[in-house]
Amino acid sequence: MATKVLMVAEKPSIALSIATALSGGRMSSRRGSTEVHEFDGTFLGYRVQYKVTSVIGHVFSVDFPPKYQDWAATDPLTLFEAPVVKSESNPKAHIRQHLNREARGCGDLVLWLDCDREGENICFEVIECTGFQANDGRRVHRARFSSVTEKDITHAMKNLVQPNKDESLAVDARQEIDLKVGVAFTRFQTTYFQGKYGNLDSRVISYGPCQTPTLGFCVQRYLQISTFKPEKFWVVHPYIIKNGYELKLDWDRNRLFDHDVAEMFQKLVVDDAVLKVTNISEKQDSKGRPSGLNTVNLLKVASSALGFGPHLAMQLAERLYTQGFISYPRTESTAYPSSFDFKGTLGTLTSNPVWGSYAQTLLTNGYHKPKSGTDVGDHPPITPMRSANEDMLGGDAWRLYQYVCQHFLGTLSPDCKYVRTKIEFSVGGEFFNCAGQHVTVKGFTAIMPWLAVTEKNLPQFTEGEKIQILRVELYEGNTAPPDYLSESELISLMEKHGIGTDASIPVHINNISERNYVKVEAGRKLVPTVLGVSLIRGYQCIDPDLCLPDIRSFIEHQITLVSKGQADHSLVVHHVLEQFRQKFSYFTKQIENMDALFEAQFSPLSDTGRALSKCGKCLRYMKYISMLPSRLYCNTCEEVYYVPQKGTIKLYKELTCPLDNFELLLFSMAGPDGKSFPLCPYCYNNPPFEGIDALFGAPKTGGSVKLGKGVGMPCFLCPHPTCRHSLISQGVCACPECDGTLVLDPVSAPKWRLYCNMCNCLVLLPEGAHRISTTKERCPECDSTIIEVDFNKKTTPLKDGATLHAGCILCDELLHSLVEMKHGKSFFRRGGGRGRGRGRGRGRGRGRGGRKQDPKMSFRDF
DNA sequence: GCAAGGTC
Repeated sequence: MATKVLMVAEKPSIALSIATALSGGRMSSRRGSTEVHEFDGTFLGYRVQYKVTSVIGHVFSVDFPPKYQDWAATDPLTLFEAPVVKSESNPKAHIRQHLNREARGCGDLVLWLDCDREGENICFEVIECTGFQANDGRRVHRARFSSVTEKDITHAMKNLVQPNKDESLAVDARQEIDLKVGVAFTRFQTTYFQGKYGNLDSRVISYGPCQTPTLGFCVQRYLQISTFKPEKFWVVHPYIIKNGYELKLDWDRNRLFDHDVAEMFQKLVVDDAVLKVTNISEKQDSKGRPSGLNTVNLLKVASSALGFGPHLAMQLAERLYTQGFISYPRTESTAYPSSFDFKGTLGTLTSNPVWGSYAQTLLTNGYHKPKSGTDVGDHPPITPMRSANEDMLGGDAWRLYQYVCQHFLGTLSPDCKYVRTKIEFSVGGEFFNCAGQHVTVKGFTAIMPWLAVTEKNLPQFTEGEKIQILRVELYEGNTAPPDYLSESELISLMEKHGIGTDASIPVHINNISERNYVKVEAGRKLVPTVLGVSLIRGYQCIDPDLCLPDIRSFIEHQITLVSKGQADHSLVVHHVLEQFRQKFSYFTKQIENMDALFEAQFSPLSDTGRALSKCGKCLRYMKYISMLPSRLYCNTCEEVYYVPQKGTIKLYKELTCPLDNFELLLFSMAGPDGKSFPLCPYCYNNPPFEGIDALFGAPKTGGSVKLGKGVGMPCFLCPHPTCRHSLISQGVCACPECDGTLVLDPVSAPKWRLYCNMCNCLVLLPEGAHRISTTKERCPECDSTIIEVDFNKKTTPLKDGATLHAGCILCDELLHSLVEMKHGKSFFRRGGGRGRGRGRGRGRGRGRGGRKQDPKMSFRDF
């Protein structure tokens, strides 16, 4: 029996290319979570059956365990030491199951993930899914390839290696560091500032080692502009007439900042009045053709020339790629692989109505060898793959495609050559010049006309020639601040400082814009908002490291030690996190310095919103802040209560929550037929039971509780009718022990229990209980309220039907009657407290302590 | 609700 070999690529398209190359196109394909291609061949000298499939990027992503997901109950400082768990990034795709299934019966696994750190990490994700790591005789191989060409693929197959665990561990390290640092700072800032201000205009005040330095660049430029003080300067410009043309000459001193001195020079020139040509020089110059197009350059041109933001540009590029018009759009490389088929690609472009003839000329007259560029070994530069016209692609995609084609043709065209002429003059002891340029070879600028060298012709001069000056201008100008940072400049800065990757740069820029830290204005300039500026200025005065680009390079540098096997993964993670933990601790201690900036810009919650409902603690009205995130604020207790987002909220029948006396609210989801649900603002933020999200209004005493499908009120969190939370019944009883209010805890259904809001006791109801209610009777022994329990006729054999059993849980005598009838033991059992005190007024994000170390120290290498 | 990185 032929053994089976499973090969796994990073994405379906690469799996297809590999299978096609190795089978010569003779394979069968079937659908799975991702497509599987099968064919027969030889592997290490044996006849085998190949199966080629793929993941879709990372299989897993890292997060905190559920225990740490509750913002209010988790001190962000503890996140630095918290465990992290990996779970499937996209559970619906069932990649893990898919790989596990396909790996069955395979003796060899060949990993065809991209050859970078992330790819190496995905290798080990795949190994885990397939269960190949065990020493069971099955072998794991790593294919190393720099392009998905037949040549590279067959070469990689003949030179299989082992996956590199160190590189993968470096990625694990980065994931854990990014998660812990980002989430800790984000939660702290968000709760702190949203608990104080009502008009921050951002649902979450996020922090991240990539997004924050990205914002830092924008704010840095903003601060340069806002602190800029214009200065006056003066320039002497003599004018002459030569061959009928008026010429303005440039001053060798460029400009002077002293008016009197500049005026003195002007006078010297005016007094002399005759210019002498001192030198004429001609220089051949050239402008180099571009090298291959990578993602970052595509994004820069898209933003600056086409007006597309990086996010849109990538969406368009993605579509062009999946439709087969261009090659893979996420690449760092600007060098074409040696095997690149230039003739073939030029050939496909010759049919194009716009640049077909240009491509044809390159084919006929011979194209130029492209500039070397850099080969990062990921994917080839972005090139056209198929000819297209505007009708096929539609406006925006067409413009992007057009650029990809023009750039490609540009890389195969000659350099642009031109001659620069410089004429130098002297007059009154001062020196002036004028320069002209004349293009001799248009080269690539013929197909990329926006890069053309502008022609500037000069009249003929001869050395030693004397010319009468027409007039001498003393130009007065003002120094001007730089403009706001353009998106294209920002991309360059991010690339230069190693912030983000070709795929994530658009995401970071999109993030700071969605969080309302910057606004994109005309010409795709990024103008920071008051919020963005306050944040960065805040970091700058507490700990500038937090918003400097070095924070990313520091992390990168540390994990590179892991990837090279020079340092232990867990020691490095611990070392880096410890430094960030100290920084976090110091930041929380110093937050008032940042807050001083916020105070000057934003309105306190007490000044925001309208009175809506009463607080259960102070019984005064709380304010409803409709701006996202919508919440209630109690001015007296200085507490914030979040409410569900994206809907309207109003008072609910002036009922109060039996647990905490907060007035109940009616939340209506957005949309014409949005459902409405009552909720208690306190319970929503402080769930009274584990696993239960909120409780609903009911009469306080004397009511009855119907179990099961009673007078159900749906849960606002999950309005689905089958949700068990929807079984929450209307009605509560008095607690037999203390006369507090008993509330039904639906989570325990079908074994219902009651919970008392006063004495924290739990009352377990007997199995089969159908309805309970309080009676007006008091227990003769202990004076507690007597509860009546109805049993469902189907589950109780009692002949008398419902309402047969009454008992006091405190009094053995009466309980006994129940015990004997049902189980021979007590139905009512006091559960006692739940161990999680119902402490009111737990502050959100306040009182976090810190250590005394100075976090402003620069990061220490491992 | 939170990071950054893959990919669709």
